[in-house]
Amino acid sequence: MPAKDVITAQPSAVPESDNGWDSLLQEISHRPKRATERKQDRSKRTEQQILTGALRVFARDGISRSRIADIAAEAGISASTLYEYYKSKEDLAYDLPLSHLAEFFEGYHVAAANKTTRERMLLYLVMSADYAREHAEWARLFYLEIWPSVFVTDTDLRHSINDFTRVLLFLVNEAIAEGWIARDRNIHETAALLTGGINQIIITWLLYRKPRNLTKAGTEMAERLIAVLEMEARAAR
Amino acid sequence: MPAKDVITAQPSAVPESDNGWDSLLQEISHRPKRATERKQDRSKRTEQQILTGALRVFARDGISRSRIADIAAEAGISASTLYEYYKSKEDLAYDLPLSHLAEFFEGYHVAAANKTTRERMLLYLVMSADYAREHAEWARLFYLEIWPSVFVTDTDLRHSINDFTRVLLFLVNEAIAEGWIARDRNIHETAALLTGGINQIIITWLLYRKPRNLTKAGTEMAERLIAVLEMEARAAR
DNA sequence: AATATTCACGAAGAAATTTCGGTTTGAATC
DNA sequence: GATTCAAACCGAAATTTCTTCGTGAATATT
Repeated sequence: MPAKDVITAQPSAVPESDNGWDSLLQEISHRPKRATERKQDRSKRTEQQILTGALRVFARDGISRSRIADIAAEAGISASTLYEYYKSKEDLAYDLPLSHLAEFFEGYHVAAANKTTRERMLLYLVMSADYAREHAEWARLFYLEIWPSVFVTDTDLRHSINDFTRVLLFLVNEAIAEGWIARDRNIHETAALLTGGINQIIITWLLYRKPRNLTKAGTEMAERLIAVLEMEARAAR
Repeated sequence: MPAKDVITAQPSAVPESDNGWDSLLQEISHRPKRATERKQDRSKRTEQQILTGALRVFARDGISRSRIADIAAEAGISASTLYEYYKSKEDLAYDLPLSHLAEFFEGYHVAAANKTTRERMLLYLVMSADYAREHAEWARLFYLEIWPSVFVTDTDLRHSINDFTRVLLFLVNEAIAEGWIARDRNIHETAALLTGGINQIIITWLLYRKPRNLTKAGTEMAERLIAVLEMEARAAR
């Protein structure tokens, strides 16, 4: 196992120039949310009511079983009015996760400032699990229906989903440069290991409410994942 | 980190009595497939045609977008006839994966005979990925639509899905007894790590056809996962 | 206050699922 | 091989849900 220039490694230093980090997070958390801009105040309220109602109904019944009529009722409007806002049920379902995702990335960007790469990676995984716990309805929709959907293509949403991996890939690359993740392993595989591990915990919690304490379980898994990658790197030297 | 009786560990021995292994696999691969038993030969053929047609249509359009009429046409029958076999579209969608799952478990049971626990675990992960590659339509339906579905509850299918984890848990317990997985880690967490890692690879392949060679990627990931667990165990000694 | 624009809704239309009654087909029995 | 009966099948109608459209009400603008 070759280890050419581990000499330049700086395991626990805060990246100086943040080469690309801020611009990446910037780009990701400012993806266009919605093209349409509502004119009247009433309308903005309605828009919000639709989003809230839809989230509840979708999370409860699943996208496929949810009825437009139910969502409209929940939002306190008529079914036909909903079509002034979204051109179809699917359109609504796929738009819903976006605002939350942006919020997550923004929160993460702030929380990750002035941290080492390792801390950032840990925080990313932990915050993912914790955000799912705090926004269980959203998480149910996102992790169980949207993420795996083959049909979310060429949209802002697919970009946002890919962003999740992009951040992780960035951190993996940094970690390799710093020398605490083995460079002889495929970076996508490493990212898949991290994403897979944490998502599995989240999904199991969403489906069965087990383990009870998602935050604790997520933290444990995150720490374990990173520890394991560090071991690999040490072994590869 | 305590390591009480690692003395009795037998890292690479074939389990003698197979305490529970065979009966577990036996049970899992013989879950009741269908309650209804068709009387006529013609009917059995039709049943098969429905399953084949449905798989193709579901994999292409997704459950929600698929139309009964299309499936019926694909199967060469009228839409109303389909209701003699399944009481709804959902019912059909959720019944589809069962036969394949049983087939997978049977194949695995045979392939895993006379192997060490470590080999069995590796084989399980590798075969999962490979089965998905060989049965891509089925895998698309299973991993992207059925598995994450909250609504598969209290059915044979939910049992079968849980079986996937049960096998893994069994192997993890064996490995702990043999001493090559750390006993101070939560077994469910360890299973989640394994499942999550391999599933992430499969899902990414299903969504993006990347990495190109799923068998190779699955094998690499499986080997890495197990190697990493072994490292953990060594470190815990 | 008059006017224009945005927003909301009920009713009608469209599309898909599901049920029903009657006909055809297959297999067992004589 | 004819008879009989249940199983399998289908077309048409009913039902459910999604979506469009025309019109009127609410809001903002002048």
